[in-house]
Amino acid sequence: MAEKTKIWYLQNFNLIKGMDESSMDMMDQKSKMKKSSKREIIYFPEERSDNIYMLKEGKVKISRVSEDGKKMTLHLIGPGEIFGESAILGQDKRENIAEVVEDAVICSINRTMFQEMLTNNPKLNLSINKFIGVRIRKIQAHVEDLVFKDAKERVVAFLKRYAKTFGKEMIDGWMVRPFLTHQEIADLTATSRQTVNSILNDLVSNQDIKYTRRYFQVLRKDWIK
Amino acid sequence: MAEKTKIWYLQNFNLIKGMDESSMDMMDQKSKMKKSSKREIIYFPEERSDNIYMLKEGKVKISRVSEDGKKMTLHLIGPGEIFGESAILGQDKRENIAEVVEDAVICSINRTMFQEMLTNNPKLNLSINKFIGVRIRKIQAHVEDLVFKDAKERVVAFLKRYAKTFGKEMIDGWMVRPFLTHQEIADLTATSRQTVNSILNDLVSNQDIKYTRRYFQVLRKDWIK
DNA sequence: TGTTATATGTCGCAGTAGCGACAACCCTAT
DNA sequence: ATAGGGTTGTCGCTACTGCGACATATAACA
Repeated sequence: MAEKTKIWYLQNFNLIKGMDESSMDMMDQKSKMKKSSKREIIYFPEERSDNIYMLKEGKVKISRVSEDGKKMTLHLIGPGEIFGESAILGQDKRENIAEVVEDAVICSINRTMFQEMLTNNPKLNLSINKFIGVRIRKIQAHVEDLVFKDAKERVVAFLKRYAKTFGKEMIDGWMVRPFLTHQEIADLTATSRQTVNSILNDLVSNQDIKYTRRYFQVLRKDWIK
Repeated sequence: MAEKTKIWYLQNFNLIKGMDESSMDMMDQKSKMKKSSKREIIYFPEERSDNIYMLKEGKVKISRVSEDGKKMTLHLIGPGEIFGESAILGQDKRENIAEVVEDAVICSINRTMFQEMLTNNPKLNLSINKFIGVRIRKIQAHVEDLVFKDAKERVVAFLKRYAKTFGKEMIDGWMVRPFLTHQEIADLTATSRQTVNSILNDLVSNQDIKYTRRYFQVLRKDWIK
């Protein structure tokens, strides 16, 4: 891929804004860009945390499996976001699974390299801290949802976030494509497939949303606060 | 308080190990030490995140209240731990409540000051990142517990952690004092007071633990894995 | 186009745990 | 010592929701 294109991509990351030119060059030289298609696994639990990743296109799912095989999805990562940041947080081994759920373009940087850049780049450090702060707040919000909200509230809150984060805004609502399966939503909201199904259909008959396997649409702006 | 004592305290924090002498001096000069007694609030939600705190003695509870008044405790902070770290993670306002639950000695450092020290001190930065990593893993473990474990498993897991973290090891188990109220345990494990009560009494009749309002005792080493 | 796998829709049962109610108890303060 | 607030112990009801089962629909692929 042409260098020019790669740099353009890199500049889209807020993180990068704080960098000086030399780090920028280094980042450009040292990061590797790769296309990955659906279902590809970027890392597994127990694997060494050698890289930190930046997602340029597509979606990546960060999840975790319990001892008895139950699944839970922690985040859905979209374009412009970083993942695998545990590598720079003193964690030697992965605890989560990162799986591509929509064909992706991913840029990876070696942990040590990134560490070095951090050391020489106080501003980059600030940006990273901010990013980590956001990540922590998201996880805490997740805890809060699990404790305070019931199944329906959790699913609805997720759908709203999903539409706002990944959707295109339209005159009378939002449109996201493609949509997720009910099972995927269940894993994201700690509910069951059947519960998600019935909630979705409630929302449809209430004229709040509309969906097929290909798209998800929010029909009313006021539904999302 | 004598400077000597203060430094001794400060050196107990892993964080501080990575610091050079000048930062150490700065830290010593710029941090403020204060005694706080039970029920005192260190910060409220919506307050500006101006400081980062180090707990030297006592216990501090980090919690959050939902719109409809339900309480949830996020962490119990013990001696040697840092809290209020959102100040350096780009969060302007507090989202949690920090409340002293056992008479405490707390050291506070101004956010900007700390930021500056971070900038001049790559090693300190590394330590901070490690600490943040641990914090993230704890929150994620919290999520995992909520999703995968039922009420009893959550309470039991909490009690084990509580004994190991805050207790004195003994020939045949652990001893912690003082103990928490059932309501406090309920808030920590996202269960109800009554459920905690019945679980505790199950454990007592099973000879796993023993407790009064003053202490909590684990009777068998093999109970904690 | 037919075959197969995966996803969705629907029912009903059963278990977990929250919650109100109330009695008994303990600890502190005056 | 005694009153009173907070804490613990216990019961029973009820709601939420997970889960198995099975029918139907849709997509994928040969």
